Amino acid sequence: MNATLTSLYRHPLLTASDLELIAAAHKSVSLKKRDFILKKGHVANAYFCVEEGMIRSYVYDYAGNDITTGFIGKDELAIDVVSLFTRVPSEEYFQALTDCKCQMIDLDAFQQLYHSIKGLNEWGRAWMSESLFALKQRTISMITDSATERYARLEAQHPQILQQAPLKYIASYLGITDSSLSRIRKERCKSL
Amino acid sequence: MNATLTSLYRHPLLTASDLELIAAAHKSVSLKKRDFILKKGHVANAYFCVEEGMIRSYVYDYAGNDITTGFIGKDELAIDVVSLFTRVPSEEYFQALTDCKCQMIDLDAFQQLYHSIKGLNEWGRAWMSESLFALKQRTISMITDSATERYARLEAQHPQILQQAPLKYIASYLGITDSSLSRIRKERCKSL
DNA sequence: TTTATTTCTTGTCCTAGGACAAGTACAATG
DNA sequence: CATTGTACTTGTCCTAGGACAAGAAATAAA
Repeated sequence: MNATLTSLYRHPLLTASDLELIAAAHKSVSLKKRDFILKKGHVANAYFCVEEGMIRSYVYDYAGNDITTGFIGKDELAIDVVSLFTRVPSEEYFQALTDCKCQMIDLDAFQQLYHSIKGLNEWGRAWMSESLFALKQRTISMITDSATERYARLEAQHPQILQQAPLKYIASYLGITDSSLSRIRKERCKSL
Repeated sequence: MNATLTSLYRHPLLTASDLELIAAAHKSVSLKKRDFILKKGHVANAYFCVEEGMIRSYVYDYAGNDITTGFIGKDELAIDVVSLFTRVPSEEYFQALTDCKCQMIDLDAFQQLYHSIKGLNEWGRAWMSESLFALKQRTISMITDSATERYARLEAQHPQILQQAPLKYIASYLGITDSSLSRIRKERCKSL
């Protein structure tokens, strides 16, 4: 049984046989570094469960700066919920930051699962509310914490990101310039 | 038929008779200014549809500062999704900013509706993905926009907030101090 | 009315982090 | 091999917005 899917779809209402159905509905896909799984302006028609590698989501701000909105690593879901389920064009780009292995499922297959597996909608609700929660935490952190604190937090909570992503993307994710991040890291070293 | 509920539960899969069932499951409640509908540490067991007035959600940061996380106005939902559906203590406070009239529904009643009305889960998914989207926009705005721009955006998009909320709450919502907000508003006036 | 309490403004001074530009160190590609 | 990027660091100088403190002005409470 696929470990990534088992981890991602872990939920009290999903049985082992549900998991098999779920796994059967996913397709294994490989992505090469820089491949896009979704671009701004297109309507999403699938989502991706990351088994290996990392995907980055980003937007351009009014001044044309590339702003990283998220990093999706192992055992996480790369998805634009709004675009996929309400069939509107995405506002974001989703691009492989490294070569990746993913389990992909398209909307049709998902809808079928959704109707045949009772617990899946509870699972979906749980997943979304966790995402909402995580995003809320991030927003609060952007307001109340200094850049140094935000960096420390990221380092503590998501060390894999620091290993896989170039600093400039991490900088924009933290809401600072890459120069500032560089200086913050220099300070961090001194204090060790 | 209650206008707030009609507006809130508007969805292609919800029929007029669904709406009647939904409305019947809600209870009308009045809140007085400063009443709490949820406090940090408590598990939510209902949510509130605002008909009149405004509710504010907030947290305290590490330094004890009161940080506004959201304003919920007319025809919007005051809810801690995570707490309500996953039965964990809330991280936030939800307090009436003004006297309010609300339609309230508790978890039990909601679950019953949820199982008896087919379209309700699609509605919920749509609602959540919209919330996720709005929050994402806010996070990006915190990163890419200046305080002045964030204020201008709030003024354009949610003028009711400016009318109903004290500036200090708006300031913390925008991620600045009330002094700064005051100065921003002064500048704004000059340029008119 | 008088006294508090909260809301908002304003002043002075200071700092985190931006803008821009130059320099180093690897990788990738012809 | 030379070359063109891409990633990262560092320097100088500058500005948005914070900290703190002291008024006004408006609400509420006594």
